[in-house]
Amino acid sequence: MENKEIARLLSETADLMEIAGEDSFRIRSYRNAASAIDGYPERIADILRDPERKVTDIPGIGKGIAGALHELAARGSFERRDEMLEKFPPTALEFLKIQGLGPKSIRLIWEHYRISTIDELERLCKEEKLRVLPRMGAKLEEKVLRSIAQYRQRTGRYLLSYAETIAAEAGALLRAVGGVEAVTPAGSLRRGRETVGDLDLLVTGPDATAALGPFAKWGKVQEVLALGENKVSARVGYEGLQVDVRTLPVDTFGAAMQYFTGSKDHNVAIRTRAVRMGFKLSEYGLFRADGNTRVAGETEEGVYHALGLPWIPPELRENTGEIEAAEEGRLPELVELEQIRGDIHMHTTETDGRASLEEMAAAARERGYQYVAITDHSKALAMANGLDEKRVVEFARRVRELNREGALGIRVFSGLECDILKDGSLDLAHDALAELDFVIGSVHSHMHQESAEMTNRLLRALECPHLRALGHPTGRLLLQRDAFPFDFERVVTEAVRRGVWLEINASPERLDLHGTLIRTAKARGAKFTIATDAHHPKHLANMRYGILTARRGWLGPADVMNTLAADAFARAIQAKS
DNA sequence: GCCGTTTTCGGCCCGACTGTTTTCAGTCG
Repeated sequence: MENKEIARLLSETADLMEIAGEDSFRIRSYRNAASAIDGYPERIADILRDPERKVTDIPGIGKGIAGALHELAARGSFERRDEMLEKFPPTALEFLKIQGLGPKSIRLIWEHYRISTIDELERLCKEEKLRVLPRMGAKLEEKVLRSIAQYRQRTGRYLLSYAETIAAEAGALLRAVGGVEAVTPAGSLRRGRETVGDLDLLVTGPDATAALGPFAKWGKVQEVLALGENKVSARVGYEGLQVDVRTLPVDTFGAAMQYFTGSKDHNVAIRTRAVRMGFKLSEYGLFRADGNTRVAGETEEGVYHALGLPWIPPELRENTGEIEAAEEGRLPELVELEQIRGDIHMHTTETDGRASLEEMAAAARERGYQYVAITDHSKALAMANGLDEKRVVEFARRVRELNREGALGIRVFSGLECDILKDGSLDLAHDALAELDFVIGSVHSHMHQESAEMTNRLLRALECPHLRALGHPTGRLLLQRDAFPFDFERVVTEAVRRGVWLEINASPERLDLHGTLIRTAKARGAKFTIATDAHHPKHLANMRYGILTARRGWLGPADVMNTLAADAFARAIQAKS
């Protein structure tokens, strides 16, 4: 069993324990253990098997959870989990995803009505049966109905990072089969969309077909939907992501890549163009409309060139002007991962990060960065042990010292992710902020404000002379929480006027701003940062998702401030209007 | 259930809002 799966089972059990109303500290222990295991560099299963090692050496894992882990390894479950599953159906966990319902309410509803599906929950609300229960009323019924509608919209899509992991695992499996040369993901994954509906893998090689059988028998496959000569379709993993594996002859690879990469809208426009030019385009190639002579198809470039266009980067293929731009030779130069010189949003154990400043700096140096900005939380995030003024001043002094000593081998900027409070003021006093090199302002609370109120709140935050960037500007959490509403263009205009940059948060759960908004902001002259918001050294690798997102927003290196070399970046953060 | 120690128990994060109450439990971040 992989660490991720173990972590999932532990945190699921914690959820059920919450519904059961168990001791909150015990529940927290399960969650802590889940998160420790999720982030652990070694396989827990290997440590359990090794008589020389003890899982209790891992912080957060004691005797109790060690027992559960051994049970898990032996039989795939553990006593407390079984006990919980006897009390509540596993579908009760789904109710936790409905905003407005917490563990207490779910327990009450379960004990009263014994319902276990979202459909039944919806019916209860419509029949006004929730309001009979203590502390529940009409407003709650309305809220739950709204949340159910939102929840339904979200199911069936997966985070880009998750799809990427599955693609990598499936790719390794397929490539191990003799006769397979290349496995290439197409579809929305290749376009870098923040969520993915299903996964298309294209397989080429002298005996690519040989890969289909082994894939269908893969341990992660839940259900084979179709297995033919050239294609296998299956639901993969616990979440049931649909994966389509297609084998292709090498000479049609380019046309197939073009076809299966999409987007649908882009393809429709490209095919229309082909027809206008006297061609016919399919996944098998570009053909002359009169005979069946093939003009292109081996490579994507060939297909685009034959249509009088330069190759169009997949991230742009949404039919939002990229074909016109290609035709007129004004496709943008897009930013690349290698151009990023530093990561400038990350947390440490001072607040809710999992590694020290030194460890984060070392990890950044290993990635080849010239600098980092350490940006822990401010005091309003009490649950994260956010920094107050005193700790901020101390931290800034410590960073100055570290840089003077040069012992870290990388330049460190002292930063802060400062909460933007309800009224738009910043969480810490100006004189403390003035000590820092780089202040990001972020909204973490009161996200349900009316649009006008939120707009004013952000505009007021921008007035702070020490604010340098807006962190995750829309507050969305992919598949979980929508962006909070505000007048984006007004805020961007003001940010540009005041020299405040907009963050492209590269965390795969956020990817905020997203492509469309980035383009809007760029058109108004905005400057951007791409940063991972890392809470663990391994999160620094998420930078690539930020790059994909920036590229979907048509950004070039000149738009992204942390493509600047260390000295230039240092000047840029000082040079605020 | 974990952890640390003034070490085998006691502490573990908490403020604000909402809707439902009429003094506060539940949810959220």
